[in-house]
Amino acid sequence: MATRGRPRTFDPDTALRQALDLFWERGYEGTSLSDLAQAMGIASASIYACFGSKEDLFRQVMALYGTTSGEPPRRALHEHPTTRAAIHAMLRATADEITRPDAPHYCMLILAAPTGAVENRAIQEFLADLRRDMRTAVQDRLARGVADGDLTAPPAALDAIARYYTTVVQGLSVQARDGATRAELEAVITCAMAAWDTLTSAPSRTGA
Amino acid sequence: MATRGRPRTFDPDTALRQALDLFWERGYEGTSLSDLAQAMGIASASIYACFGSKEDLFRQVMALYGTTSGEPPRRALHEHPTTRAAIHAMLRATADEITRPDAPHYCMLILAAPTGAVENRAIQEFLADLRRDMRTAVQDRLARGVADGDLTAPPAALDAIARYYTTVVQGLSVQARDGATRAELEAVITCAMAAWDTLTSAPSRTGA
DNA sequence: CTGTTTGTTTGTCGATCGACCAACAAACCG
DNA sequence: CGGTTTGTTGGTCGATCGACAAACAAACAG
Repeated sequence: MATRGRPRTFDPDTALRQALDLFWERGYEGTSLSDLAQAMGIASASIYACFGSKEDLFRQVMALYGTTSGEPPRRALHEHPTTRAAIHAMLRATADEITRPDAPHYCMLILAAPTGAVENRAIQEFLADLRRDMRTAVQDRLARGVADGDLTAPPAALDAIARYYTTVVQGLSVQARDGATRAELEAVITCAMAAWDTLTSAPSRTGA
Repeated sequence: MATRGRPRTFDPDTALRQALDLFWERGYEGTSLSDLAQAMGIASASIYACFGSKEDLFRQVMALYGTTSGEPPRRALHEHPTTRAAIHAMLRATADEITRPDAPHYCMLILAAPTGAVENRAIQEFLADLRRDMRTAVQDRLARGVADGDLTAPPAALDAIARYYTTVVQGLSVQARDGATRAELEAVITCAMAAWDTLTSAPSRTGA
């Protein structure tokens, strides 16, 4: 069962990358199928044949986005020995990604479809789920820090701290979208990390 | 030059409020003129006669939004005696607004049109300008704190601190959008304020 | 009353939306 | 070679988009 029938004239990976670029620039609702077909260099019917519907295509695009742009922040979170360094590096990796000169200056996950028409609600919640996963990843890293012994904080505070740094990441995306430079984001990150010692030393009345 | 011609059968303020509710729920691109006409209880032609185009209507909606939902955070920023209390109160007022049970759980200014189709770029930049005004307002409040003598920080640090707390506000909106409760936002705010003493006491290497 | 002014209703405009079908094209199987 | 399978092209579908024009309705001026 090798290759049967007419072979594809386009590379699905390349086409997916081109779809990613367009969705990234215009968001989910702002990108039409004819725009996509033109950018991908194929007819819209080929999109349906290869990727399914517009919604299916977008989900595949987001998977690609996660393994490319999403990777540096995720890796930063995992690869640094101390929790503090991991969080700091994640913020900086995020800032790097959202100020790259060759791509829109924001995180797709956060701004591609935060609101929209009722018929696109499934996509909005799909992205919301991925964002909640972001927070879970941060929270897991904090828990690992407690296990490693380099972080001491009450379990209730871990929730708050994880949500706090996730909030900063999401705010950074809006800042970059509005024209903040890499250096300006760095200054924000420095401010955000200024809370670290207080959050991880005091008995911390950050409950909820 | 009293009332000439046929009088209006609807109240423009009420209609604008209804348009606000719909734009708030679905964003700019996700809201169609027929949706608006139905929600406002008038024909689409009456929208054009009274408010101009969809874009004009949205700008008027945002003006109303600014004087209603935008007012509590703005007032908090101005009315508290110390800078620290003002920033803290602004964050809490924001959290109050974006978790009200009778409205969508996010700030329209931030999430109604962060990205979108090319033909709507003017609206996206219109909102971006308003968001930059947010940061300017925070920065002005910090400058006032320096003048009042309750805040000591190098001028360069003021930029960073203002952008930092603006970033937190914008991140809070994404958190609320994704289901965070008022209490969870409060915990985030507590974390964000934990940086305050460090930011406003140390010589502060937050340059850029 | 008539004429003017203003607002509303109805209908429609060309364009575009996402989705898909039928016809055609190019590979492999035997 | 013919038959099968798969992909692509061009066309089309009903629905809807934002925007407006024409016709009708209700107030005032005189």
